[in-house]
Amino acid sequence: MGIIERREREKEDMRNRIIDAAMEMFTTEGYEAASIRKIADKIEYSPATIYLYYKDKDELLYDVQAECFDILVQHFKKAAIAKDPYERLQQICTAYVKFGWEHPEMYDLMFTIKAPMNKVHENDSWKNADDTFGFFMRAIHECMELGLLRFDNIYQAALSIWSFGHGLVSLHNSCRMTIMQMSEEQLNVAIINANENYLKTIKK
Amino acid sequence: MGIIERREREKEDMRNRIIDAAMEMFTTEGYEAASIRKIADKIEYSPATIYLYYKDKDELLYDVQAECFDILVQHFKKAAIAKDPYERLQQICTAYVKFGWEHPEMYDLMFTIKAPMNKVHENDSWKNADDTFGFFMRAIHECMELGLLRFDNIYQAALSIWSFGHGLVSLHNSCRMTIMQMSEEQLNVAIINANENYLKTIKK
Amino acid sequence: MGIIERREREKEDMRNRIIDAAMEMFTTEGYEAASIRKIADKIEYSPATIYLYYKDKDELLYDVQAECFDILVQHFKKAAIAKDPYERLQQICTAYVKFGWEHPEMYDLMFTIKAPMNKVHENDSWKNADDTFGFFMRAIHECMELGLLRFDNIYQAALSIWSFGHGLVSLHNSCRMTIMQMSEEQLNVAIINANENYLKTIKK
Amino acid sequence: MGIIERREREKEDMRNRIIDAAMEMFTTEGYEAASIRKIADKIEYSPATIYLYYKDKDELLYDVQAECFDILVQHFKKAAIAKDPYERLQQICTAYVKFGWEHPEMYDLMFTIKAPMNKVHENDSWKNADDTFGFFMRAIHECMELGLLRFDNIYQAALSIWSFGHGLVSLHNSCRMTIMQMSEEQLNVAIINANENYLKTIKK
DNA sequence: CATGAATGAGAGTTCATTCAT
DNA sequence: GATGAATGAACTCTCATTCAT
Repeated sequence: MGIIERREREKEDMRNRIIDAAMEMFTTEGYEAASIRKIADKIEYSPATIYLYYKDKDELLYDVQAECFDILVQHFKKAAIAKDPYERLQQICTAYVKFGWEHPEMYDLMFTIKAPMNKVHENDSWKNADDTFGFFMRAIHECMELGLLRFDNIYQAALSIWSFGHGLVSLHNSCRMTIMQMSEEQLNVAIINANENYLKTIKK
Repeated sequence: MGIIERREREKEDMRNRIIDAAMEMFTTEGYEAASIRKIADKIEYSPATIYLYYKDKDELLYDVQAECFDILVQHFKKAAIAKDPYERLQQICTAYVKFGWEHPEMYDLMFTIKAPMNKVHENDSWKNADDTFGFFMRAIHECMELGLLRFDNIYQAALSIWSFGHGLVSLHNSCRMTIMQMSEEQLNVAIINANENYLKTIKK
Repeated sequence: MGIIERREREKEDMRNRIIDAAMEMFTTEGYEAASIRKIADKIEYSPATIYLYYKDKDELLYDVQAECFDILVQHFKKAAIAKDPYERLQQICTAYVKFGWEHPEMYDLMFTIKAPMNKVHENDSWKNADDTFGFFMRAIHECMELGLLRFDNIYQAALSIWSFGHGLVSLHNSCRMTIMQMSEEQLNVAIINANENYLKTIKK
Repeated sequence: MGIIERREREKEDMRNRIIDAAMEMFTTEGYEAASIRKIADKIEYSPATIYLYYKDKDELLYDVQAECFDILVQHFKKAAIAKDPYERLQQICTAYVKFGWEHPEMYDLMFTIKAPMNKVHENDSWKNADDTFGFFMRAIHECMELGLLRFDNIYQAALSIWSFGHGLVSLHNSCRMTIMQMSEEQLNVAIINANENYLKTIKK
């Protein structure tokens, strides 16, 4: 039994090392640079070894994504300290936008790139996002229970609030806001304003 | 004169053929499949020929993107028929979301993928989007003049409305809404609702 | 008759423009960059036009080489001002080494690259070099007539002196003198010394 | 241990096969023909395989150059059998010129083409040439110690003697000696004479 | 005279992945 | 469990040259 457990632990360790290397690749050199070979090089294993732990690149990406969600949910928890549920929701949303702005590569992997979602199609469930999404949902739920939001149900609320935040981050990170002809500084302000303003708008 | 014009026309024709081939590649096989070679194959020309019309892949992508925007703005014009500015804005937003939903590959090229924006970085101006964005802005402007929207200025309004719509489309198309555990049908309804609801929310 | 002459002149003008463009390409961006297309671009003609004046790239290179020799012989004439034949020879040799050092791209085209010599193989005569070589030979001839050099005949002398100078320039420009572990400054001195010393050595 | 050694050997074998193929390409079809693809074809491997052994073309060229130097130094050793240092130097120089004449493609790779020197620029040291150059230097050193040469220091001597030999070979191989209007036979004689004569000239 | 249009051939390089050992 | 070796399939892009007009 001890042996099996140790084996399991070692296997987990190795997976973590792979994930960490992949993550570092992502965040420092960008998504494009994250080839299996380079990740393997970084941890000084052979590319073939990675395939002992992941059947293909998509599966690896999926686990890296999991790590990203862990980080995001921690940001949420750190930020969401207010007692008032509505304020807490505000804090979460602000943390979300800030995270997306500050970690564009991670954000892409979590919310834009298609590859890591292939695994989800097979399983029909996106485990990676469960905790983070759950945290977000609970915050909304509490607001709704106190009748603080102008929504009919919490899914409608979640869908809307998330979309708004994601829209801000995504358009910004993909440089589409160039069309607005603003400086980065102005954009920064505008986005924060938009976010704050939106949350006020949906308040009952 | 006739000769020059004909030449001009033929050149334009060729560019169109290239763009069409590239577009078809995109929409049928996805962004990844759109290599210069395959596009050239499709129109039965050599890859080198493409480089007579486009100095590199980014420039081609940029022109394909232009085509996409032409299509979108036409959708806008077809949809925005109401006399009331606010209603017209509603029609535009609905058209936007519908377009994004129905043409995910085009949508990606326009609003997600980074490559075609390289040309924008050089020029510091995103010509492709000007008309479409202008159309959108005018609609908002008219609403604002009549004091129909709860925004301080039109840029704040545009940023917000666009982000909301983009968030909906983008999260849906990138399969991130799986987390909601809804069927496609339910999602469809929820998104339409969210959109309508949002527009009501921002109405003064 | 006037017409034919004018045509001839115009043709010559065009060739000169081509040559000048090619030369500029060479000397500013290096041999690699000198493609027919880029040369054509520079004078704002089509690549096909160049083929009206030159049957292939080698022929063009040959004419560019001619231009280089014109320049070199002018350097010779400017340098070779001493009355004493031996001193004059010294001046020529020094000018040669200096020219090679200062215009490595031209020098390569004249004395290293094989392409422009293909035309010579056909004709069995290297017209381009005639004047320059003639100038060099006359200087040697005058020395030999006065019995100033330790050689049996002028060809032997020319072969030797030229080889020595070319060796210095060629090894330097192709970075082979790295093996000497000297700084550029030291090398400069060493090469000048070697050259001077050699010329003293062959003096009777 | 045996396994590791065998692996090491096999790896070495493979590198040798690649080098040999590259070398053959050079010597039979010229420098231009030596593309990674063709080399791979020749040994019936995929181009990608080459990149397992060499990170880029320059590195491969560098190793091929090493092989060439191995051959040259062997020629030196075979030739330099005289007891008298000066005679030995003569033998080396003659061997050098003969080698250059008989293996023009190898010679180019060693002393003319720029590509393989890129690696040298990175490292600031031209390992390939060390042995050969060292052999040459020792011969000069021994001459100098006995006061046999008319040079102030051995670097000046090496620079000069090498340049002279290189000039002869290089001008000949690049067909520049056409200007002399001699037959190959005559040239052969003239070059040998020039070489012998030069060595006499520098003798004290 | 000049060229616009086109191309075949080819370059170096990278990738995800497999499999015998 | 780990890997060394290998690869097929791509990729973008450049070149000298031709030919109908």
